[in-house]
Amino acid sequence: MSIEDKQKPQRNDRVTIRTVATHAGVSVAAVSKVMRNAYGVSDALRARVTDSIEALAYRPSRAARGLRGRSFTIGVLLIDIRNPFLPEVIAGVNGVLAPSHYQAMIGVSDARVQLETSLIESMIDYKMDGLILVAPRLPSEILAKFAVQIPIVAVGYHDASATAFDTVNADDQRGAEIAVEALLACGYRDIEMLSLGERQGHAVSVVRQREIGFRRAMQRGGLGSSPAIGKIPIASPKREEAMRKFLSRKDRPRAVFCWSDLDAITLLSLAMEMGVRVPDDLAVIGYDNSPTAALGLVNLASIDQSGRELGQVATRALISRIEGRTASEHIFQIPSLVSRNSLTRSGNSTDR
Amino acid sequence: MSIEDKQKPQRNDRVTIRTVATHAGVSVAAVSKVMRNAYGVSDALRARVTDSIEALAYRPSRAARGLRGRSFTIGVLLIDIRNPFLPEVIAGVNGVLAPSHYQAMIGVSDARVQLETSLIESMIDYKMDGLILVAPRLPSEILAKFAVQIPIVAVGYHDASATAFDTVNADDQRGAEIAVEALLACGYRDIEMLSLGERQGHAVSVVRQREIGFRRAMQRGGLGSSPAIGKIPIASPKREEAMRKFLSRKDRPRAVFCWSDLDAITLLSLAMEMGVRVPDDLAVIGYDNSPTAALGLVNLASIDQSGRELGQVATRALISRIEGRTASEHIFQIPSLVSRNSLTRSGNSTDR
DNA sequence: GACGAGTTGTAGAACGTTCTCCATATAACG
DNA sequence: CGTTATATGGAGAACGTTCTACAACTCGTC
Repeated sequence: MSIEDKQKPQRNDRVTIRTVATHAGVSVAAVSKVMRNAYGVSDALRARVTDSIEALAYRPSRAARGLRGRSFTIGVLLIDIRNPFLPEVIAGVNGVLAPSHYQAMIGVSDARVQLETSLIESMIDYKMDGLILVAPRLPSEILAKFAVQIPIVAVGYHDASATAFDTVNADDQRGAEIAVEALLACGYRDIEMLSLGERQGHAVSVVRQREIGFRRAMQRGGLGSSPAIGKIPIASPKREEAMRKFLSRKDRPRAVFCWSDLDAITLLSLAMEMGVRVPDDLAVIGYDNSPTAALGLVNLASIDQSGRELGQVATRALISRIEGRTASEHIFQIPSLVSRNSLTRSGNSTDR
Repeated sequence: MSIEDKQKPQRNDRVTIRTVATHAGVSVAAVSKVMRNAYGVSDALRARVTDSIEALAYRPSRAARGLRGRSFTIGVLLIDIRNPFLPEVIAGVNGVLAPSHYQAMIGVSDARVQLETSLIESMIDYKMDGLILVAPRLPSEILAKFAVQIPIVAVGYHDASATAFDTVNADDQRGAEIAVEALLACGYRDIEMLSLGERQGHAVSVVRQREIGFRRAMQRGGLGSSPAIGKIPIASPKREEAMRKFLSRKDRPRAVFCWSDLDAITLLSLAMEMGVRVPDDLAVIGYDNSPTAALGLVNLASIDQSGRELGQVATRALISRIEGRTASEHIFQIPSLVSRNSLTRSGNSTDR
C-alpha cells in the first residue's frame, strides 16, 4: 500500500499468481491451492479466487510449474513424420487428451538416434509429465534409464520384459501370420516377404516382429523352414532400384507380403509401370491400412492396426502411470485383414 | 537405513548448475557465463568449466531457463497432421534447426480455433523463443496480439500488411494462375475449380488466394467474369458425396483445378470407379505435389510449392527475429507446375 | 603512489510456481 | 471454561536458471 507498491506495477504486464492473489485479496498460497484443488479451501475462498482468475484471464506459467511440480504436458516422440500411420497415433493421443488439462507436444527425431536422445532429454528438462515414444530406435536399457526420470510408454516397441516402462503394440507377429494365412487361403504357395533393410533394426522393432510372424506362418503352412525375405533400402534411389529388381526377377514369387503400405504402394506403382499385373501376376498385401491404400486407384489389401486406438490406449496408460501406477503394463491389440483387389479380384472393393 | 536417509540430503541425483560449479571450484555465475558465452571469462576458467560440464554430463534445465531467459526452443503449430504437405514443412524447419542449439516442439490444433489458441498460449507460457504457425486459423488481430509477447512467423497466411509478425508464403495466386495457364495451353476451355468449403475460411487462407488467382487467370484467358468454383466439404461422408455429384453432372467441365492434392487424388480415384477417364474425359490438376501424386498409379499433375523450402525460410526468418529484427518481413516463393498424365497423355511420366 | 581503465570472477536478486509447515479461528467435548 | 480436535488461510523455502551489480585484481600513466 506504500510507495513501494506504487512503483511496482510498472514492471511486466504479465498476469501472475501474485496478480490474482492481490486482486482477490488473498495469499499466493491460497490461489495455488485453488488451482490444484488441494485440501483446506472454503467455498467462499474458492469462489473469490476463481472469479479473479476469470476476470484477469490468468494462465499459470508452464515454465514455472515445470520448475516445481507438474507441467501438465506430455511429450510425444515420432520417429518420422512422413509415414502416414503416425498421424493416426497422434489423433488418438489428442483425442484422449482433449478433455483433460493435459497437452501434447511433439518432437520429430527423423530416425536419428542422436536426435532422439536429445529430444527425450529436452522433454525431461522441460519437466514434462510423461512421454509417449512411437517406435523409438534406442535400446531398451537406455529407455529404462530414462524411465527412472519420467513415466514412459513405448508404442510399436516389442519388449514385454521391460519393467521400467509400459509398451503398447499391435501384435505384429500375429499380423504377419494373418497376412500369410490370407495368401494361403487364396491358393498362393510361392510367397515372399519384402522387409525393411535397416542397419540398426533391433529385435524389438515392429519390422523384425513381422518377419518372425511371417516365418512361423510359412512353416506352419508347410512352406519350407526358411522362407525368403527380401530387404528394401530406406533411401530413395536404391529403394526403387531394389523393387524393380525384385519385379523383374525370373523366379519372382506369385505373392508378396510387404512390411509396410509405404513400400507396398510404391511396389504396386512400379508393377503397373513394368507391366506386372496385380493380382494376376503378383498378389500384394501391405501393412498399416493407410488412407492411400484404401483409394480405389490403389486398392491395396493391408493389415489394419488402428493407429488411433494405439494412441488412445497408450495415452490412457501413460496417464495412469503419471498418477501413480508403478507396475509395468504391456498391452497388445489384435490386427485384422482388410481385403482388397491387390489380394484377389474379389476383394471387398470395386472390381471391373 | 535411517542413517542413510539422514545422510541423503543429496536428494535428487540431478546434475544442476550448482553441481557443476562445485565440481569446477567456481561460482554458479561463472558457469552460467560460460554456458551463455558471455563477456568476461578467461580461457582458463572456460576450460575448467567445460571440462566439468563434460565430466558430469550436465544439461541445463529448459524449464528453469524458460523461467528466466531463453529456452532455446521454438514452437511449431500445425493445423492438421494428415495433410502430407505439412511433414515437408517440418522437415525444412528441422533441417535448419539441427546444427543450431534450438529445438522444435510441435503442437497439432486439428483446425480447431479453440485448441489453436490454447496451444499458442501454452507455447508462450513455456517461454519458447519463437513460433512458426502453419496455416493458422486465427484472425490477424489476434496473431498480432500474440506477436507482442513472442516472435511469430506465419506460413501459409496471406497478410502482407501485418506489422507485428512475418509471413512466408508460396504465391498461391500465382500458383493457381499457372494451373489455369497450363490447362489453357492444353486446349481446355471448359474449366472449373474445386475449392475447400470451410466456414471460417478467411481471405488470408491459401485456399482463398488460389481462388483469386483462378478467377484472374480465367478472366485473363477470356473465360467469363465469374468462373465456377465448387466447394468440397472437409469431413468424410459428405466429401466423397460432393465429388461423386460433381463427376456425374451432365454439364461436368472438361478440366478441373483442385485446391489440394488431398482432394484431387480422391477425385481421381472416384473418377476411375465411376468410369470417368482421366484425362480424356476430365483433366485434373492438383496443388502441393505431394509424394502420392508422383506415384505412377496416380500420376497427378500438380502445382509444386516446396514445403521444405517454406519451412527453411520461415525458420531463418524466425531466428533473425529472435535475434533482434523488429521490422516485419513478408517473403514469397514462386510455385511451379509438375506436369503428369492427369493433365495430358504426354505428361512427364510413363504413358502407355 | 594515487587514479582511472580494463579484466575477471562472485553475490544475490529475480523469474512464477508448488507445497510444507505453521498460525489462527471455530467447533466439540468434558 | 479449559482443552483438544478440526477446518481454513498464509509465510516462506525451494526449484534451476539468468543477469545486474559490484568486488578484486592487474596494469599503465601521470
